[in-house]
Amino acid sequence: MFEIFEKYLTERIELSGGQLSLIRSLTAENKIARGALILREGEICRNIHFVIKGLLRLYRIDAKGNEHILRFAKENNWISDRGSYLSGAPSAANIEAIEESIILSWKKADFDLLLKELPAFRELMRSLSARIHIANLERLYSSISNSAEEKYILFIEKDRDICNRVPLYMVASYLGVTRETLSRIRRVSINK
Amino acid sequence: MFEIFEKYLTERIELSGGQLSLIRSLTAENKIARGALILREGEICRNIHFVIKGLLRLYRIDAKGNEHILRFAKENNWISDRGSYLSGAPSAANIEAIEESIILSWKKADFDLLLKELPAFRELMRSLSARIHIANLERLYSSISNSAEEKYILFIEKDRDICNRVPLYMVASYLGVTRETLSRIRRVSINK
DNA sequence: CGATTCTTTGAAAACAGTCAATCTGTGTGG
DNA sequence: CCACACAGATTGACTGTTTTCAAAGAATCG
Repeated sequence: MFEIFEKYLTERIELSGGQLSLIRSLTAENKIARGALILREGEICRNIHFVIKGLLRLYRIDAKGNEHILRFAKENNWISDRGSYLSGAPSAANIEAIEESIILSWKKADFDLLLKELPAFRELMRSLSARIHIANLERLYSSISNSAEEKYILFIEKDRDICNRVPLYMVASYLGVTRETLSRIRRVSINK
Repeated sequence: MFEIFEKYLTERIELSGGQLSLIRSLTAENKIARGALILREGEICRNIHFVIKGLLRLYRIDAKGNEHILRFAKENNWISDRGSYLSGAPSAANIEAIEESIILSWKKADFDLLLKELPAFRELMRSLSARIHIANLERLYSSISNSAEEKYILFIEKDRDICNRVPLYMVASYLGVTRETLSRIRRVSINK
C-alpha cells in the first residue's frame, strides 16, 4: 500500500530513491475496522496519518452529548488532530473510521525528521497546510453567512463523493444542524 | 514605528543587525484612516500587513448585501487575504480600518525573499500559521456546536478587548447573527 | 444643535430543535 | 427463506430561537 502513497508523492514533488526509502522506513501501515477509533478524546495525538483507502471522520462530543463532525478524510487526505499533535496537549476530538480503512501513520518525531531532511516534502506540507487553512476559512464563511439549506447544497456540490458515502446524520452533524432538519431540507430541495 | 515590529520580532526570534536591516529595507509603513480600505473585493491581494496600531477587519459581502466579518486584526496581528495573496486570484473580501491604524506592509515578492533568506523568520511564520489554523478550527467548532448566546459569551471571554473596541453590529456580523438578535441576547445575558 | 451612526424594541413570520412515533432497508440467525 | 433486530431516515406536533421589517431611542461628532 506504500506504493499508493509513493505515487501521491512523486506526482507532487521530486524525490530520489534514497529519500523514498527513508520515508518508507519510517512509515507504518494499518488497517482500521469500520467504527474503530484511531484517536480518542483525552489522548494525545502522537501520530499523523495518510488515508490510503476508506473514510474517517474527526469529531467532538459537546456537553449535551451531541457529536459534531469537524472534518472527513478520504483517500489521499491527511488526518490528525493538529492542535494536540503540535502542542502535545490532550485532544478534545475523536477520529473514527466510517468505512474499513487503510492508513499510513508516522510518529511525530519521525515525521519531523522527514520534514527536516526533505525540503521538498516540507514544502509540500506547507502548501497543503495553506490550502487547508483557506478551505477552513471558506467553511467558516459558509457557516456564518449561509442558511442550512445553502450549506447543504454547497456541501453536495463540493463533496458529492463524501456526501454519498456517509449516513445523512453525519452530513447533518458536519453542517451543524439536526438530522431532522436536514431531512426536511432535503424533502424541499428535492422538489426544486 | 518599525521599532515596535523590531521588538515583536526580537522577542520571538534571534536576528542579527544585518538581518533586521534587510527586513527594514523592504518594509513600507502606512497610516490608514478610519473607514479606509486596504483591500477591496475583486482586487488581488499583493501585500501582507502587520498592524502596529489600530484595528482592522476582513469581511465579505454576500449576495443579499450583508457583511460578514471573518476576522479582526489588532496590534501585533498579521493580516492579508491569504487565499488571494497566495494564489494571485481576485479577492472576495475587503479589509477595512475600523480605527485609524498604522500598518507595515510588504510586497509578496519581498516577503518571499525574507522567508527564503531568514530561516528563523520563516519558522516564526510557520508556527503562527499553525496557531491561526487551530484557532480557526475552534471557531468553526463553536459555530456549528454553540448557540448564538454561547458564541457571544465565548467571544467576550476570548477577545474582550476587540469586543470593546468595535460597534455591536460588527460583533453580530462576526458571530453570524443579526444585530437585533445580538441586542436581545445581551439584554438577557446582562441580567444573569 | 443637527446629522449621522449605532442600538434597542415590538410584532409577525420563518426557521430550527425536540420528542415520540413510524417507516425503510439491510443483514443475521433460526 | 423468513422473521426479527438494528441502524438510519422520515414525519408530525409542539416549542423555542432567530430573522425581518418598521419604528423609536441613545450616543457621538463636527
